[in-house]
Amino acid sequence: MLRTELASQGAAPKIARPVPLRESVFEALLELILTGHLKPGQHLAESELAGLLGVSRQPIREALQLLSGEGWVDLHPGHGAFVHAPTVEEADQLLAVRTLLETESAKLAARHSTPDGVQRLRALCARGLAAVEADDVDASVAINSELHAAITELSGNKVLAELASQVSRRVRWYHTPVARKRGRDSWREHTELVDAIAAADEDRAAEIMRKHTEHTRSSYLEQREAEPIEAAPEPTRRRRPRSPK
Amino acid sequence: MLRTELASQGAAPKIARPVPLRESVFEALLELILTGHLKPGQHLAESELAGLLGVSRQPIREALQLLSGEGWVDLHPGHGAFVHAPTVEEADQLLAVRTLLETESAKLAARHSTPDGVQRLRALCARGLAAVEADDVDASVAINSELHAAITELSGNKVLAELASQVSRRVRWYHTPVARKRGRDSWREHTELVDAIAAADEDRAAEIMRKHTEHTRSSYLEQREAEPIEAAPEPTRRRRPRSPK
DNA sequence: CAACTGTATGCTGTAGGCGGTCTACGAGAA
DNA sequence: TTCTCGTAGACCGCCTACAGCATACAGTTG
Repeated sequence: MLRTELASQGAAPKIARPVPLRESVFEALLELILTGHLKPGQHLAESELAGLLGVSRQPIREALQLLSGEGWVDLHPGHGAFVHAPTVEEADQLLAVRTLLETESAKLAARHSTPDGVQRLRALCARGLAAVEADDVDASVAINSELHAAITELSGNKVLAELASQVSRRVRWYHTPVARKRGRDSWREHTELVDAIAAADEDRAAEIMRKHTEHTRSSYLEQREAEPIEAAPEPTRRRRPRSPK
Repeated sequence: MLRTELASQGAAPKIARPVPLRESVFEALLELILTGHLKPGQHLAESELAGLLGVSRQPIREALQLLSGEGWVDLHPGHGAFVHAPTVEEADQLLAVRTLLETESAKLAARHSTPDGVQRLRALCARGLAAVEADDVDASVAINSELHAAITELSGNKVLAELASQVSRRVRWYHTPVARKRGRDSWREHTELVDAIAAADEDRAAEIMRKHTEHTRSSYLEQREAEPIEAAPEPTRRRRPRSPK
């Protein structure tokens, strides 16, 4: 059925292909990782994926490189690709970096806030609250990402926004269970944050964002202790080199 | 002659190739960009580079993707690769992000400083000062990178270290002229910074690093106003799509 | 003279194939 | 029984080839 999915996109291959195949493959593989069909530590054989998605190995290779660049898979030259298996320590550090970037973004967003921008943020808050009320966790997580992205954009620093977005995407991997637990609190904090940005209060915006992300972080760590991410079954066909360097 | 360079690496292709060709290509291309042989905005035709380096298009493509991931080239699907042309604004934002990451690194390095780590930093400072005394700008810049990398590593946060290193590498592109101007001052600040880290004085270390990187930033901006980076001559064979999106 | 259209060329994106290395596994020796 | 070695299979990295789109240019028309 995955084959079908991509094949349908390729159903009109001779007419026009505005989007390179590698990006479709990228998203398809990312989806498989996020949904857990491809488990952390698992070896990803190019031929296998190529057959699964109904394309040749070339787009698979390129998509794997893109995934590697964003930290989703590890490339071991001569040994192929493996789904990245984040340790608790690494997740913790990632969340710490996220706090740093998002806090700075919030500060700058408050400094450069515009009525138009604030209105967009408020709209996202409303949608997020609605999603929480409806117990739609997936939507809540998605809108959460949108809101944070909007704030980083509002900061006016594109480099910062891009970096924060990248880090946030990785965080999203293990974000869902946390959202389930503290969805309502999280969105209340979001609302306060937007108020601070609207008031152009840099320090308060930064402080709220710092507490907000730190809160998420500790929640995540508790969660993680309770339910470690399931790893790939041992019989991974190809072993990683002993020195993962 | 470039062909020779890579060909020599491939001179023993049948025995063992511990390092994939794409990484050699990556470094070769990066060198060409840094030295200005490939100018900002220039279109990079795969076949051309393949011929130049004496390899096929495949490793070239993969190297270009790696370069794209680190912000050295822009990939426009269907239109090929272009050497990234940083605007003054973007460079400014990049340097601001660098300040943020490096400041946090310095703070954490002070918090987690070890005698062993401090000793490494001092050794680098000594080498840096020696390079400045000898008017060896290139060495000074290189050792500067090493020092900053060592500090980020000492922070204990690998994610932060990786991000900071990536940002710093990009900064290095336009760093050299600055180093020429304020080499001595820069290394004096480094020494103070290491002292603060050795004393485990988080706040002081952070403050020194902040000032240090801000200083570099303003120096760079002055420099840039005076000598804009030379761009590719207009007759770039292939135009970028109008909406660079 | 300007704008448009048809044609030619170059380049990208993808497929398929080859050589070499790594892993796994079974047979033989200590 | 355990360790070593040889063999077979699988997979990766790279090369070559092809199809389709984008661009540039020349000819044509208003």
